[in-house]
Amino acid sequence: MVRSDARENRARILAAAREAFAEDDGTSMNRIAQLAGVGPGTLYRNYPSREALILEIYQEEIERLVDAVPVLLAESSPVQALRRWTLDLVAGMRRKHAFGAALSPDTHQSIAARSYGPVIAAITRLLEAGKSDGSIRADAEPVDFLQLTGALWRAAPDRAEPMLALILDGLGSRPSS
Amino acid sequence: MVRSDARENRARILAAAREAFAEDDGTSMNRIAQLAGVGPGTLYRNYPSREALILEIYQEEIERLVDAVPVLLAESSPVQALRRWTLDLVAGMRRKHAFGAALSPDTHQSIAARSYGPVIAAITRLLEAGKSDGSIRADAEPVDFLQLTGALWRAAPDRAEPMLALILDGLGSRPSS
DNA sequence: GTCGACCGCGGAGACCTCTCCACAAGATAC
DNA sequence: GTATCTTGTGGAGAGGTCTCCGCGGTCGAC
Repeated sequence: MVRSDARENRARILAAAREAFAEDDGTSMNRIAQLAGVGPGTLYRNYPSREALILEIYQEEIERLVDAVPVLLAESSPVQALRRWTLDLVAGMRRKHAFGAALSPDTHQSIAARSYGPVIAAITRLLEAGKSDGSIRADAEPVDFLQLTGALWRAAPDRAEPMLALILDGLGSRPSS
Repeated sequence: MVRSDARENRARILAAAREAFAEDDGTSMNRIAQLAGVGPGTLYRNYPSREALILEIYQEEIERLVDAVPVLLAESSPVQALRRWTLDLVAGMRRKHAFGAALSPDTHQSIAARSYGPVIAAITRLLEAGKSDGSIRADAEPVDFLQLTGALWRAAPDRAEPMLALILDGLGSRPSS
């Protein structure tokens, strides 16, 4: 049985976090706990790390992104779709810096199943589309691609597009070594 | 005039930091200050951030890397040289995690002139070699390449090589969009 | 030597992340 | 309604980063 006050607390934390992150992307966990009127212990029991909390908050953003895939694939060639999708993802990461950080480093395997999984699935679908019409090399790996995406996000804004172009060219050519 | 005790302190800090980082890559700044027998204030006045300190420590590593460039270029084709050099860099970053972190994110422009500059110069030289014999596209940007390198470092060890291969293929192909 | 002027010191302290556990407050059984 | 069991609480605290500033040690002038 889930205790009723527990569920309530969780909701309050989420609300507080949403508000806090909206006005300052770098809010401290402390502050969120305080805003939510709970102790740090409670905050951390619900979300064992800052990333976990952030990913929960940006869940909708992720769903939006994932849902866009079929549309893009219907409208453009696989490579174009991948380009547009990736630029969208990077823009999202950039808009909310915390989101980029959470989706990038080592968060992976462990916590992020709910967000990381779908994102990888989306990339997989895009890559598959390209593989089956031959416009993307067969050995392309979704996880690698996401990792490279992290570099785009970290780079200066005006470099994201050229860097992505380079990566896409790399994905297009047949393996050389 | 530089006060004598100041210079001495700086030396002690560096020695302590080298030792501390050697035995634990994640040592706290606190601990280093303590080891060096100075207050945190002094530590931070000399090295305004953790990255600054790390870059100072791994200066030799960087020099080694930079010096290897001409040798590699003499031995192999530009693309091969670039591949070997980059794998070496990534290995270094991985060996000393802190080093990778310091060379990657936003540290750039500001602090890292002494380390960042030479690394970019090395990459520039490698890319130029490839551009002049036509094996690397003319619009390749050293800074972009270093950024992508960060992704290699963050990725799982066994993915670095395939990812690099993909990037190199991208660098080889002529711009498509 | 002696004496200011001033540079650099280092610790106190503000604020952070994250853990641990004595205790309080729901849920359940009767 | 009461007793009991269980789940979750929240704050104290360990350890971190980084800043600020009163005070003491150094250096150049004499």
